[in-house]
Amino acid sequence: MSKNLVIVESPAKAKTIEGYLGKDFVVKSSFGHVRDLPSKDISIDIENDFEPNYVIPKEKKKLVQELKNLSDKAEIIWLATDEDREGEAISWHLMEALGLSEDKVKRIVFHEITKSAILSAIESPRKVDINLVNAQQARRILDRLVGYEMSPILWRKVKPSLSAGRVQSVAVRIIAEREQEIRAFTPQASFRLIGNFINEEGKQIKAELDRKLENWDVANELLSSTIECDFSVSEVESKPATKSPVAPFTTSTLQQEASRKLGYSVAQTMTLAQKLYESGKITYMRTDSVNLSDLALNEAEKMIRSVYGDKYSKRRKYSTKSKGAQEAHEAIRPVDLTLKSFEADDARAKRLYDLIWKRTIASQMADAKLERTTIKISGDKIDRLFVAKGEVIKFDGFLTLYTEGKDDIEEEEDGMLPDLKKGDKMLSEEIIAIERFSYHPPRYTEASLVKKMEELGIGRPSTYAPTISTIQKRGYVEKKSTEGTQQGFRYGTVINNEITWIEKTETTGAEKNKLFPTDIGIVVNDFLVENFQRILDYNFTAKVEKQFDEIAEGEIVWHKMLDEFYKPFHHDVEETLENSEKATGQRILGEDPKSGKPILVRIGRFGPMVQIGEASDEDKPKFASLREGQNIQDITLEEALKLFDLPRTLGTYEGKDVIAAIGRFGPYIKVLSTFVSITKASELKPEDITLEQALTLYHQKIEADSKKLISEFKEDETLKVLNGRYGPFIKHGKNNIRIPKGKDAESLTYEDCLEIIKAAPEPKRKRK
DNA sequence: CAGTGAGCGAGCTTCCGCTTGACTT
Repeated sequence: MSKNLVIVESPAKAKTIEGYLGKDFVVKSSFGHVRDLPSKDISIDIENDFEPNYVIPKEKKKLVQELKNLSDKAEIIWLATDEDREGEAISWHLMEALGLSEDKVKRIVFHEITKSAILSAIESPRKVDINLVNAQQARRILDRLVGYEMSPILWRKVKPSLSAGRVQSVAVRIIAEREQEIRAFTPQASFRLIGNFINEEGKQIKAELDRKLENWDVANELLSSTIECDFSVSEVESKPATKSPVAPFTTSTLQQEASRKLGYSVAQTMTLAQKLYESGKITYMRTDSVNLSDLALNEAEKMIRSVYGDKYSKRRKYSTKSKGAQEAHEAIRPVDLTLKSFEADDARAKRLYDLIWKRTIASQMADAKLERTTIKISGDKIDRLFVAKGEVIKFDGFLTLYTEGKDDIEEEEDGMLPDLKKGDKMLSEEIIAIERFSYHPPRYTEASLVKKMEELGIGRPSTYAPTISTIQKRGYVEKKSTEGTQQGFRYGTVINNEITWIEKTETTGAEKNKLFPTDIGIVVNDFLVENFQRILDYNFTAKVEKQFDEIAEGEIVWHKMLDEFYKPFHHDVEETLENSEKATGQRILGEDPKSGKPILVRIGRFGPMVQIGEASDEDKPKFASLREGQNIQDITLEEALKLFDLPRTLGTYEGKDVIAAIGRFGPYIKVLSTFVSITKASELKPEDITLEQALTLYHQKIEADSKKLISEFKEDETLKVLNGRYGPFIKHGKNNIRIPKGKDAESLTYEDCLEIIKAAPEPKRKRK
């Protein structure tokens, strides 16, 4: 048995480190935290200094037992969890869960997985820092209190199963408030003037008027003034400039750049990065550090000098700009910087690697040297200048490999300008005036939301992706694309001293994969902002983080900090439960022309809906759910009334009503007890489908279903062998069972089926 | 799988941060 047991957080890390240490060391992984508060209730004794009740989760029991067996036999246990608040807590929980005595334990830390870093860590062990552990406990307990006291309020005041928390609720607020800004935005028109000029030698240049013109009258007047106007170059100015590379990737910047350049979702990027990490291609992918190890710096320098030449190399150290950074790891970089590419079946992972490789190498390259030129052209009949800006790369430096993507719609690229001299006479070939409209602030993408969250210090590298998935799963936010709208604009030209104006149209405002708040998101956000201002404050996390730091420094006691937070918070909880109205986002649209009763839209138990009449009326009110794409804020009375046209009875078939409606899975018809989807391909709509058309669909389905059945058995009517989307399978009551490879579906007997069912794993009930 | 929305009351839902698989569709 080995004398030394080393415990790290990640199994991939354990494998690497075992290679660096001798045979006297066994390296194991804790797979993250080993104890936590149970999820069933709050599990904090608030009266008793917020004493937490930690448990070992079921799925961790086996692992903890294994670690305990190993640690009992080892002489020294090296706790090598990450050097941050969570890592320190994991070490402490390990001591508690494994029953380790302090004299057997040595706490070591390293920020990079290199042999020298690990050996030097072994040389300087320390004790577990209980202050830092307490800071983590305060963080954990505060999050539990906030989440588990606020969420139940939403169940009662808005809708069951909703959730609220320090991080997710602020993320939703960001999206909801951006939408408010967009709704409040009114586009402003202005006119841009662009001239195409040519000099006597035939050199052409495109230049824009130095400011936008506020309306058509002004634009038309200036355009008219360019008729028979003499133009000449009034100024030529050239200035040298430099561009520097950006820092290597952190989790957040990797997610942003993979979204901009490769179109990956935040979750996709993380899955691919995890694969690259596990196969040893990149360093750890959940990091907030931009630091590179000395080893990596040396390797980069050597590689750049030999492949690109000495003048392309520039050794750089970057420092983090984000406030909450804990920097327990390196930046995300290739493990082997000389590995430019590799064989792999996953093209998407390869593209992500390529991005990481280029970003890392570029970060160690020289500045690009540019020359920026501005040429100004004046005219004798106008008092404004036309300006052209150009940029010439004198030395490409890091740009040879990498340019960072941009979130905003980019202005036209500045290219090279012709060699013009001051005083050159310029002939105007064409002057154009284009009407432009200012554009509302852009909606967030998943990645730009992560960027914003990082700026506010909410969330951590390991939680950005899960948080974004949570707020979508709860139905607060949805990812959508919009087609944009037709926008008319005025377009004027002066050619051959003649002015013409025409009307043109273009499509503007198309958006891809943007985050939109839902009705529920908006109602929940309004409710929380009103009742829990302090938690929803954009700076709340930053403020408590400061206090966590003070706990870590030993300046304040953790449960006193919690007490000060909890008292007023809990008061708000009680107050809200007692006094606040149910939040429904209710809006009255008008009157039902048939009954004269009020029509209103609101959030119901099952989501947004329209209601005709009040609950207190003699007849029950009528209800209808909103359809996809409709929302409480801007549905019209007409649209709301249309929702009551369905379900429709088309007629009868074999004595039963045939019904057309729209359900959870789209439009359908119901004949006898069979549901048949109305597909888009059929070009039929539930609003006007006829009985005849419906019956045709029904018979087509019966026909198709008959081909589905491979065999059935008289012994058990609930058991059938069927052809499904994924090939043949056995249907037994509600359970679907796969047919093992090598068995022929058609020749299965009843006994064969029973055997397969017996051997099949228990079906897991998925929760919604 | 294609409904629901009152009220009664049971029993359920929920947080943030560390880590990977084991699942099915």
